[in-house]
Amino acid sequence: MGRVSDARERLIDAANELTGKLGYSAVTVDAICEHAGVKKGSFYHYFESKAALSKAAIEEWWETNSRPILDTAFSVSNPPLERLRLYFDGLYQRMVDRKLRGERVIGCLVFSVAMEGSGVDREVEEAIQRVLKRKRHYFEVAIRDAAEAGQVHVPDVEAAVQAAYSLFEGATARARIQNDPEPIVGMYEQVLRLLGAEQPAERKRA
Amino acid sequence: MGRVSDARERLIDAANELTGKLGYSAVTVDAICEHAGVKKGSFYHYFESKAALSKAAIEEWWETNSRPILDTAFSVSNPPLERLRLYFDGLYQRMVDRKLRGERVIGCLVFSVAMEGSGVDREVEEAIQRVLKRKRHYFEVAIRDAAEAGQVHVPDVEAAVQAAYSLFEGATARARIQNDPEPIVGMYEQVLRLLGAEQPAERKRA
DNA sequence: CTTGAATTTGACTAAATGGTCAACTATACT
DNA sequence: AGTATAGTTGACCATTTAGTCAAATTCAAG
Repeated sequence: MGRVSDARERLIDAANELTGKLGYSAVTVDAICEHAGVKKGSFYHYFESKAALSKAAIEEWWETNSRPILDTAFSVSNPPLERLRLYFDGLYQRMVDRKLRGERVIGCLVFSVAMEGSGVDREVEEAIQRVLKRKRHYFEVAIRDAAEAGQVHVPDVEAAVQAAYSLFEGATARARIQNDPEPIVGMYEQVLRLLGAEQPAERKRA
Repeated sequence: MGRVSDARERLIDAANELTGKLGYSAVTVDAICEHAGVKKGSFYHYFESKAALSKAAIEEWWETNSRPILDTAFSVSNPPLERLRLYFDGLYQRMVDRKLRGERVIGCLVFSVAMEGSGVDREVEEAIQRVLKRKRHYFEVAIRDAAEAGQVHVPDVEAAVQAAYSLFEGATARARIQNDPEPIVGMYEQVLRLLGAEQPAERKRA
């Protein structure tokens, strides 16, 4: 009973949009409310604190944004290394779209917030760490699958996984900082070399 | 004439210490003053705004921290690839030291602040971009030198430089996020593979 | 068309924020 | 020793901040 409302979702969307642009600490409850077209009284009807909203926003972002994209690209239906290529391509495309639309290149929301370190509340920090671990897991599975298929030639697969993931996050972070997708281009080929995998459009070794 | 004081330096040090821990936006003028043992009136005697202090702090950090470390490791007296190894080793050592001392693993101050994006004032942002460009330049020179010495075997040296730098920043960022130097270990060997350089302690190919 | 729970509102607070200022103090230099 | 100059202080200000609340409104369901 009672009326229904999408204010909660609007608040979450606003929080993610503003946090993407400005970072966690720089975003105020007032700004979120204004952006969502919601009065502050309503904010505290839905969330007991700014931290609670942020935690919900991160979880929502994971479930409805990040996770579906990862699930699609990293589907076990795709060949292991192809999963990486699909994911990188999609990321690049989304960045280019944002740029063309005149918006800021965001990179990975949770990675950026995680970088603010002890500046974020503990509950938010925990949600972030969980999401980041889950994200890295996609890389691990794909690369391990590639290794089992004999497509990876490195002395230490685990070390290569870590490096590939670092390279990916580093390039994404740099794209955010420079507000330009450029660090993402060619990332797939670089990861292939890191994994000791065959280059696709290269002559086979004599 | 008049008296002398190191309050300015204390403020800069405090700013860098707190910003490293909490990020840019989460650090307040009051906190900086308290940490530096300086009254707010004095703060504004030395700096006309929080942004001005931050800009000065970043430049100071570059000149007295980052740059000397880079100049030492990346000295042209060292063999090109050895420069990278020295730099990574030093970074790792400093992170371990901090951890043992019970302090937070910081990563790269300016990279973290840069990640906060539009949340920082324009003058600070510009100082950051300048520093970051200079830092990347050390990588470029070292890897180009290695390429000229025939130690790099990749189709596109520039792309490899970018990837090596992304890998480095990504690993450093992850170390900060996890508050643990672990992502740094083995980074040198991974960069070598990225560059198509010979592994040091590996059997030569049959 | 009533009812009552869900939602909305705006005015409110206390604390924190960045910043100002005039008076005060110490001291390096002559 | 005298004094100009650099440095210090604490009180003060306007604004912004997160968070509160009781009253008003809406509307799904009986």
